[in-house]
Amino acid sequence: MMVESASETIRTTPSNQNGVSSLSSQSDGGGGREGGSNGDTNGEISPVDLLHLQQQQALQAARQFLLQQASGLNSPGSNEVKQSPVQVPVSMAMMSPQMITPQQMQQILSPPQLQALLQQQQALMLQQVKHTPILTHTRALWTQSQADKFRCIGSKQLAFQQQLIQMQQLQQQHILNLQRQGLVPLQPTAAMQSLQQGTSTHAFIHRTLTMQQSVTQTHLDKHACTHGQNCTHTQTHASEKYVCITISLLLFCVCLCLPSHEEHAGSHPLYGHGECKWPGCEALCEDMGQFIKHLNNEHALDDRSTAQCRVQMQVVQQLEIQLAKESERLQAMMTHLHMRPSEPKPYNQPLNLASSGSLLKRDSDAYPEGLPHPPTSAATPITPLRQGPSVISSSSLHTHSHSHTHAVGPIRRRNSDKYCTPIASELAQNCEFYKNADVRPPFTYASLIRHAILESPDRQLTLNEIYNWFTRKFAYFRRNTATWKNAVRHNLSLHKCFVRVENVKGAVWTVDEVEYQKRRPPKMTGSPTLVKNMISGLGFGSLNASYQAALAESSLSLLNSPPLVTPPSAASLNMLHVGHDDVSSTVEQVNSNGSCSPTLSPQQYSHPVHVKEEPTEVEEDSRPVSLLAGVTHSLPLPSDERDLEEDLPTEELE
DNA sequence: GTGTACGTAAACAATC
DNA sequence: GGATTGTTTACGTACA
Repeated sequence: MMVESASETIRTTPSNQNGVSSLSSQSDGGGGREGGSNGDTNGEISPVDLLHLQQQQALQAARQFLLQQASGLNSPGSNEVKQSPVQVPVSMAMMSPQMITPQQMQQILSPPQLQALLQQQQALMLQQVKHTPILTHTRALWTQSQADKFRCIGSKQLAFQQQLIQMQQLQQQHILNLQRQGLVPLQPTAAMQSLQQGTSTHAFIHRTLTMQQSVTQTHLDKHACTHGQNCTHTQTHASEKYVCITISLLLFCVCLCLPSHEEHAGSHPLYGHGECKWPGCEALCEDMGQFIKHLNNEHALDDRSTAQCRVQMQVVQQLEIQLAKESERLQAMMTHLHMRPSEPKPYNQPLNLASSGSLLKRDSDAYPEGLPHPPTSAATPITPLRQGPSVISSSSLHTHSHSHTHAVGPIRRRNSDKYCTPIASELAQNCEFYKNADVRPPFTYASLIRHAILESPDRQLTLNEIYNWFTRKFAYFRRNTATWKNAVRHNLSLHKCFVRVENVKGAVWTVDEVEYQKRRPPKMTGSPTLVKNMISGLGFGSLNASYQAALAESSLSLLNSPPLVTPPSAASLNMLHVGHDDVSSTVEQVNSNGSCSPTLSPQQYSHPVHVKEEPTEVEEDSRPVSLLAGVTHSLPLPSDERDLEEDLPTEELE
């Protein structure tokens, strides 16, 4: 009955201004009459019990409605429900019915939905209670004398406020009675607090409902404990009146509040920046009203929306799984690095936290001063960690060991870039990591650009393609685009190793290997003895940067020979290849690891090896990458190692 | 202390 | 006219 009154309120047109005054009188008088008559006439079932049951039925009906809507079933016996384009969020419908609270319902359901819900509920309840004289009588009272006055409410908000005031008064009075009788604690209830503090209507509804449930339960408990012993009429009447009004008010509040999405203007999770955030939609909506209309029209409950919602759920699920895994990995890494337990960062923050374009200084954030910096030699693991980027544990830490006292400014990663980390193997082994994690790759822009170009089939890329490669390969480069794109352009222009070639489809960038090798700073020349000592004395995992540089610069040709590098020791090979940010240095390992990097045969990468004394002139049509000239090597290669040499990276022949 | 490499920011012009 | 591309300069930092 109260449901009906509320639903009738919804169906009314807002033209009748009489509804304002009639509402308060109606609620007060009708509810009072209801409570009184109920308490006087019902001998077996307490009105409180009945109303409690009614409320539960209402909630159950709402839940059932949601489920039916979600499953595409029309509500039986409700033409209006069938006619109205009811849209129920699938996620809502997928929830366990027990999880749906009235607050959630009134927040999630759109006005048509709630209207249909209430009507369905009304029909259901009428069926269930039509043989109850009290309810029938009350319903008759309600429908005959007041329903017409509700049809047109001119000012819902004003009526609602009056209703609230009245409700507050009744509530306070009722609670005082209950407190005097020891039925409820003396501290103010949440509902009263919300009333007094003027909290939101939604919170009020929820709290009121909760409180009403509690009070009703208290009555029921008391009723059960006393085994039918009479309660005082005062208590009974007040409680029943309160409960009746509460239910009617609740439904009224829900009805009134639902259309007022203005309260949530701009805060709808699917609406932002003037457009619909529904996956794949991005429809422009000027305001919330238009958005709601769009939402109901375009994203109603159908197969498509359901599928999209399920997809989104799976996305969220996957992200949560990924988040858990990454978090676990981070913890393991920090544990391994003896990082303080308090250091882990919140989930929702990227690993690197710098806000501005200073990319590299984020490493210092990732490794605060509390972190014991590993020594630059023995303790630094060189082998890329399978669980994460090797650069995090080695190069960055190494760099940080020199720069951790500087709070700002980019951290140079010369060692990591050129000596410690082979970019190809690093990217190969941590391809997915860099794709998903907001971690800056520990390579210079130049090396990354070079890698991108050499990775391309034609070894030439347009600027935009380079951009795309960055964003495709690294999650880090999906933001601060202006900064790193500027850096890319800057590097392309600055370094002579990048050659701009006019192509039929525009300008493309290629790599001049000669120039690229030239730009590398002179490093210590290796010697067989040094290499031998390093291999035998230090072990693969303990090569420091200098040794790695030496290896890279001078002696990798020896180390790279098949007897020393066998497939099971691919990681060791990486270690031996340290000192390269060179794509070609470890492409074999890249491919053998089955990484996501494009498969480039060693021949592709190393074919320039054959051209040892080629002039450095850069032809217009030639690919500068094929130019490798003037490279001297301190270790003369035996003639029979030429085949081996062909498999070597270009840098290894320096 | 100096030179080099690197990253970042910015201005500017040419081109799309 | 705005966006993109390309060049150049300047500055600060890290490192050898």
